[in-house]
Amino acid sequence: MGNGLAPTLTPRKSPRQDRSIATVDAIFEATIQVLLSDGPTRLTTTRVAHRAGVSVGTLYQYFPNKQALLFAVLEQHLSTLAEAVENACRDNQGANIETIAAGVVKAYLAARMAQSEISPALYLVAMELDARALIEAATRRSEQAIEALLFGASDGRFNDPYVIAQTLTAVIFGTVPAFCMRVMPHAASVEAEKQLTLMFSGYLAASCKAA
Amino acid sequence: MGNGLAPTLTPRKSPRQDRSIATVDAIFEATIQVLLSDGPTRLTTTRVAHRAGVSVGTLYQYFPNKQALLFAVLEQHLSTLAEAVENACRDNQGANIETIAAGVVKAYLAARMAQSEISPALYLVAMELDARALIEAATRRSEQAIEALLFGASDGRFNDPYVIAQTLTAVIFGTVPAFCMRVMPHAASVEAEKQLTLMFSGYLAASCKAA
DNA sequence: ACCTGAACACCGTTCAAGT
DNA sequence: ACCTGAACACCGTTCAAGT
Repeated sequence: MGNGLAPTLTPRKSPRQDRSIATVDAIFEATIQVLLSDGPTRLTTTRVAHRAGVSVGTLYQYFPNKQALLFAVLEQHLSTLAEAVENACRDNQGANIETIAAGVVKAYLAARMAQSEISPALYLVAMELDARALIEAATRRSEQAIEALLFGASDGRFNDPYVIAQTLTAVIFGTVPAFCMRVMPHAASVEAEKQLTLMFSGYLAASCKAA
Repeated sequence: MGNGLAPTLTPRKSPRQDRSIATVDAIFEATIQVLLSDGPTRLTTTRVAHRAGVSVGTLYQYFPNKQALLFAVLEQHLSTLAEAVENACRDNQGANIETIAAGVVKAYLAARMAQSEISPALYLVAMELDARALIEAATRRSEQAIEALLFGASDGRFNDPYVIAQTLTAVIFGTVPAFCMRVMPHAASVEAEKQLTLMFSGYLAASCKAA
C-alpha cells in the first residue's frame, strides 16, 4: 500500500530541544558545503558530520541514511524553482500571450541562475529512483500555476490548457538543465531566454483558438 | 593540458586474442543485464564479473574502473540517439517546415522508446561530471544535422540556423527525458509527439524570414 | 534527550600467483 | 597473453556506552 520508500527518507526523529535543532541545521548546511567543495561523489557521511562538528552517530539520529541528506537539499532546491514559476504566473494574470511566455521563461531562468553552483550536483541525486516524488511535486506546482495563468490570458482561449501547461513545464524543467550542462557563458543565458520565449510564444499562438 | 580524465576511462588494454575479445563482449553485455535487473545502485563490479563468467581481476584488465563500464553503455546509447536524428534529417532534406518538425520529433521519440528500459538507469551515469564529453558529442551531431536540414528547407530561409538547431536539440534531448520520468502511459507518448511537433512548427515559422 | 566513536558488513581496486 | 581470488583501503550504518 502506497510508497514503501518514503518513510526511510523521513527524518528519524524530530528535534525537541534547542541543542538538537541547531544540530540538524548544522548538518543540513554542512551537506551543502561538502557538496559544493568536494562534489557529490566525494560526499561522505563522516565528512558531513565532521564539517557540522558532530559525530557520525549523531548524523544518523536525524537522517536515516546518506540519501536523506541529499534529498533534503534537493527538496529545498526544487521547491524554490516551483515557487519562481508560481510567482511569475501570479504576476502575469490577464497578460497577453507574448508577455506570459517571456515572464515564465525569465522567472525560471533567473531562479536557476541564482543557484547555478549547486544544480549540477543535485541532478545526480535527482536521478536516483526515489527522487521522482519530489520532482513530480515541483512539476505539478508549475503545471497548475501555468494552467491557471492560461485561463486568464487576454489574447485568446486554449483548447486544452492542462496539456499546454504540462508541455511548457516539461520543456523548461527539462531543457534549461541541458543548456546549463554546456559551458553556458554569460551571453548564452540571454540567448536561451530569447529562443525559449520565441518558442513558447509560437506554441501558444498556435494552440489558441480565435480571440 | 587537455582533459586529464579521459585516459582513465579508456579501455586499459586492447584485446588481441579471440578469447579476450569474447571476454570484453561478455562484460559489456553483463553490465547491461545487471543494470536492468538490479538497477544502477546495486550494480557491483563483482556482480558484473560473475554475470559475465569471469573474475573481478579480469574485469579490471579491460575496464579501469566501475564508471568506465557504465560509460561504455552510455556511449552506445547516446550514439544511437544522435544517429536517429541524423537519419531523420537526411530523410527530410528539402522538406517544408511542418514536415521537418514532425520528422525530427518522431525519429527521436521512436529511438528513445526503443530503449526505454535502460534510459532511466543511464541518466544517473550521465550526470557524473565526466559524461559531459559524451553528451556534448551526441548533441553536436544532432545540432549539425538539424542545421544542414534547415539550410535546405523549402519554406523559407532562417536568420541563424545554428542557434535554432541548438535550441531544438536542447529541447528534444532535455524535454523527452522529463516526459519519460513520469508514468508515460501508452497515450502519453503520442501526446508528447503531437505537442512537441506543434511547438517546433510554431518556433520554426516564427524564426524564418519571408519565403 | 542527546551525543560519541569503535566495530561490522560490504564494495572498489590491486597484485602475486597461476595457466 | 590471459585469468584468478585473497587482501587492502574505504565508506555506510549500527549500537553499547557515555553526559
